[in-house]
Amino acid sequence: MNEAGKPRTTAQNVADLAGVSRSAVSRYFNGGDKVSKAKCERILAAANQLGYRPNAIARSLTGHQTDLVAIVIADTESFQTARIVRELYLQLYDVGKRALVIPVGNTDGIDESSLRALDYQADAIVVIGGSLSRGIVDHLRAANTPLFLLGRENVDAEVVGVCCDNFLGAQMLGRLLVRSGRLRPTYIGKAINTFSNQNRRGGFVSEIENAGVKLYAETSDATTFEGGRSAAIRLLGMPEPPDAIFAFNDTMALGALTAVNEFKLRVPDDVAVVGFDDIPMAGWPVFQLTTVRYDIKEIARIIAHSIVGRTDHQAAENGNIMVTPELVVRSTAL
Amino acid sequence: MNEAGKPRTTAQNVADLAGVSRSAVSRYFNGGDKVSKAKCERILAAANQLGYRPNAIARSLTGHQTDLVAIVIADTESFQTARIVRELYLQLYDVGKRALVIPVGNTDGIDESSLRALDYQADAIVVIGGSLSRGIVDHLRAANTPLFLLGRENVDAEVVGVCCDNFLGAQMLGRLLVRSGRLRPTYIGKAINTFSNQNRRGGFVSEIENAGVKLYAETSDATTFEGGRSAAIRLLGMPEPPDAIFAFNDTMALGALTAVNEFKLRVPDDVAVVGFDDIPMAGWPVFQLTTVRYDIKEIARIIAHSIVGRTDHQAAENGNIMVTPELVVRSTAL
DNA sequence: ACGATTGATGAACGCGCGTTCATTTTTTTA
DNA sequence: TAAAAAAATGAACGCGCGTTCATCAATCGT
Repeated sequence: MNEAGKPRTTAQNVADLAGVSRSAVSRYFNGGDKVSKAKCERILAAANQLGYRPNAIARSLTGHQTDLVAIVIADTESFQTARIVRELYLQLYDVGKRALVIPVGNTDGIDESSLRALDYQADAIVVIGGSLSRGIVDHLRAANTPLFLLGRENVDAEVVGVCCDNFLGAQMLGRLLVRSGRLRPTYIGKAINTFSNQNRRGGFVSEIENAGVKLYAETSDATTFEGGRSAAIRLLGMPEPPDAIFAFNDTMALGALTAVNEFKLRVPDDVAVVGFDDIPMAGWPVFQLTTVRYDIKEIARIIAHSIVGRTDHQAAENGNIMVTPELVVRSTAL
Repeated sequence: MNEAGKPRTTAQNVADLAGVSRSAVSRYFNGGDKVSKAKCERILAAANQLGYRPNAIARSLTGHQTDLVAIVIADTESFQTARIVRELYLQLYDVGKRALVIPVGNTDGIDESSLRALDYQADAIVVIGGSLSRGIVDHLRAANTPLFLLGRENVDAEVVGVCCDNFLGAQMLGRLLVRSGRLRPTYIGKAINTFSNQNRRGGFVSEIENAGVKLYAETSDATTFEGGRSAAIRLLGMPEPPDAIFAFNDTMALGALTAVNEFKLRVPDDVAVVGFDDIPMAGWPVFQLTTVRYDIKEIARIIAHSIVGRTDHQAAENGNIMVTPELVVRSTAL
């Protein structure tokens, strides 16, 4: 964009105006040590007059620290992803890092997007909702760039997996349902069987089977409101409809809840509906969705602090960070 | 992060391995002109073996193009903001730019955040939901950095304002309401009277007054679901309640809709409810909110293309970009 | 009053890259 | 086959900065 543009004001300009060496200006902006009071004032005055700001790009060239953290987003559509991204860039900002957002395009895969992050010498890379191939992980390690996989357990000793305990959360929901006497619980999953889908389904099934109840039916669909709705319609259309539906996430659960209403079935009397994530809409009066919450702000905080080396949490003990979920009982399942 | 880390592989490493000069490597990665076939192959082989990727940071130092575009987010809470941010980083990615997300912190103001964007030599800055002080605008112009104000009209010849025609959209809603015979229309606004709030209220009032109907009452609150709900409760608690509610945005409108239901009033018979933005939830069966839509993907596309110089749209004709909104009639107002 | 210690100062280097420029090699033309 | 044009090549420079290092002035101790 700097086509015919005047160059930005540089430290040399400040030095010239203040009548000192560029070295002095540089020192002034890095602690001010070894610079006499008199010079400091003249430098400050000159810098203000010229509106000088150190060039972070040039600085990072020697400093080996860009203060950039790449956020590679595989699932850009998900509402929960958007929430997490927000928490991340907020927390990163607070620890002095800047978020470089890199979506996984249709053409580029997740590996390619991660490499683009490396091009900018990101201090760390956070991948949301996806995994990297072995080769890229090696590449990142060679470049000495910490890698966080959000929503995945670590598959590699070099990467830090960060997620909530999906298995446990799903168990909580399963227990709630069987305790209230549900005998035909069903599951609505993701179309592609990701790590989180496996664990949520797994925890749910394991818990209800412990109580002697078998998964009555299951189906999968897009992780959207419409996906959840149409999946629920399939389940509710069975000769003997289910008396409980656990959807992979809240967005799908709200869609399922809508389908239940369309079938003129009472919630939770005829059929209970539960989800996962506790997105804001789940708490809205019209829905009052029973779900599982995990602290996304805490997750973002752990990652941000871990990146700057402040590991006050016992983060990455075994290379993994696991957040404990919490059951949120509302009125769609008691 | 590169504490005890091996340095990343550089063009010099590739050159050494391939037995050519570093200049040749550089040329190879920039078009491959002026490099013989034989050398090309050896360079490619060496680069692959070492996993070399050009350092975008160093490249930008001379090239005067970082390919970074800063997105300064003033209102991080808004759902619509999150949607716009998503469209932006997607469109930016497609034109070869990377999104540097900079929230406006509690401590730092919007000016300070914008300056941080400048530190990274961003090719352009997009500010969402806020305005910059005169001094900063001058600063940006001096640095030759294009500035887009999303959701604002341009207050300055140097900045490009990008927004939907709030006034027109609100007029559409006003017309719809008076045509259906509403006589006590009300407005729920933002607590702080921003540009968009002025125009939405203004367009609405102007249209209904043209039809001989006065604004019956108005109040304001936080631009959240709860804010909309409590604001509506105040309006509905009047001795003679309103027969129509226009909320600043959909999130508030859905809160208002909830309040109306809590008052056991019928929608739209007793009271109509309309919003603005057409967020996904507005279309959900339980709500069926009548609202106004504008194409956020188109907005993002215009900005992205404008940044790379492909101004196929008549963007920035008078320095402004205005998108035409569209009435979406559902069941909360017919 | 004089050597020794401390503090301030600016020239010089390197970060990784794109690009210019003079030099060398290859190809083309007469 | 010799001369002219074209292509290829690597050394050198600059981008803006942090940092080292040798130099020089000021303060200290005795």
